[in-house]
Amino acid sequence: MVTEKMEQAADESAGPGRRIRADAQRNEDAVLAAAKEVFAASGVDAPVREIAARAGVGVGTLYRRFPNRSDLVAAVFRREVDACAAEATALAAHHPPGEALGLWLRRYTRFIATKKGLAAALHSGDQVFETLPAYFRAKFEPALADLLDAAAAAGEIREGVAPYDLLRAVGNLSVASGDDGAEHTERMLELMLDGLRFGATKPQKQPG
Amino acid sequence: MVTEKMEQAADESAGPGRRIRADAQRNEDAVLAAAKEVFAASGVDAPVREIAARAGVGVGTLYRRFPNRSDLVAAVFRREVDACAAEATALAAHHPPGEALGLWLRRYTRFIATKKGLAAALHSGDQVFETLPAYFRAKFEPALADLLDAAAAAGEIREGVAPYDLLRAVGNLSVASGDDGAEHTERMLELMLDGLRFGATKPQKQPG
DNA sequence: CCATATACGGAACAATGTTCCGTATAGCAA
DNA sequence: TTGCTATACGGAACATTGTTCCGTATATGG
Repeated sequence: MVTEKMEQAADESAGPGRRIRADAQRNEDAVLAAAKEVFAASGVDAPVREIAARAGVGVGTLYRRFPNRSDLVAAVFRREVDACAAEATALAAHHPPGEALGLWLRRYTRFIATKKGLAAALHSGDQVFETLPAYFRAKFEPALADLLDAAAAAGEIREGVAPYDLLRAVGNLSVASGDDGAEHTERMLELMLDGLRFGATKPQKQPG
Repeated sequence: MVTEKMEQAADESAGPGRRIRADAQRNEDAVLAAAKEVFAASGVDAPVREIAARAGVGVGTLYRRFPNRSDLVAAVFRREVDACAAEATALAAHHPPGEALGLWLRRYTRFIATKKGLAAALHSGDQVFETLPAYFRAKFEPALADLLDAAAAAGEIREGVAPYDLLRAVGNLSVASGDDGAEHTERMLELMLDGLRFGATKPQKQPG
């Protein structure tokens, strides 16, 4: 149908196919990487200036790509969701089903741990955030469903576990563990995994 | 035990019994009243300056009594909770049990309607807000329990309704109704009241 | 190598929470 | 009533943060 150049657009809604300048692309990546780190360290309320400084750009550059700070927060969130969801298939390809499930859930708790302050932002009423929960679910639910199905088919865990329930439960586990709660989260996650193994069709070693 | 003047303190933790100056008390009341109005109109994120202006005082005066804006938000909240809870007993004294229940729940929806933005603030991590949910429950649950018990004892509603469940349910009804949703809330509340009446020991007129 | 569309940096602006301090006054005693 | 002083007042000033602007720099196509 459409004939001419649509090569790199993919994001700019109305522009012709003009390719983005190389330095601009580098800066966008640097900003996203810096924001990811700063958000993880200080929560999503961290000042824009701090992110720009860490990325080595001026605030003007940052605002050129992300017209509001909420756009930046949302972009980082989506990018991290994508990365985490993508790891599900990668893990499934390189590990036995039960192990892949455990590894991914641990990865998922690390994802949640970097979301300090995001829960509050979600309820802030900002339009930009409205779509994030749906995005979260759309990416994670199928990813986890595949892992669960594979593990259940291999007889390593019980059948009939609802992916979204598990996402919420493990997410709450991670959030409930406070600052240095990484170990606590780990223990609770192990508990939950043992729970999944209980009722598996293939007999398991006793945990502990 | 303690012998001397404790008359008016009640709030200042370490001070001797020095009575608060009359103008200071007036200003505190004015600030609380102004804040209540402004919060109801613009949400709890309204600027401190706006509240001070409406109260007819300088920001310095406001900050003398409320060292942070969160202190002010919390104080207004508690004061409104107290007022709304107190109305439960007042209504119970002047109306038949079932009617008192309905009137109070309507009053309660109006209370909830003035809490725009508070839900987000609760999750902000501010220490001052941590105690508010417990305060809310401690005041409202017994108040509603009395109304429910009386109405059930009179056979006007069913038995066994959990007060806190109802508080949450009606609260969610009110929040879910958007800006001009007063009428919508009203209708949904009527529905819920009819639900309570269903299964009453004393036969009721059919709603409608 | 030039022309120019594109992008950059960071000063400047605006909004807002909070602090400071010179001035005013309520409450008390003589 | 008058005077004294602890208390309180008002609002300018400061600090932080989101956002805009614009003069300068540079990537890129010809």
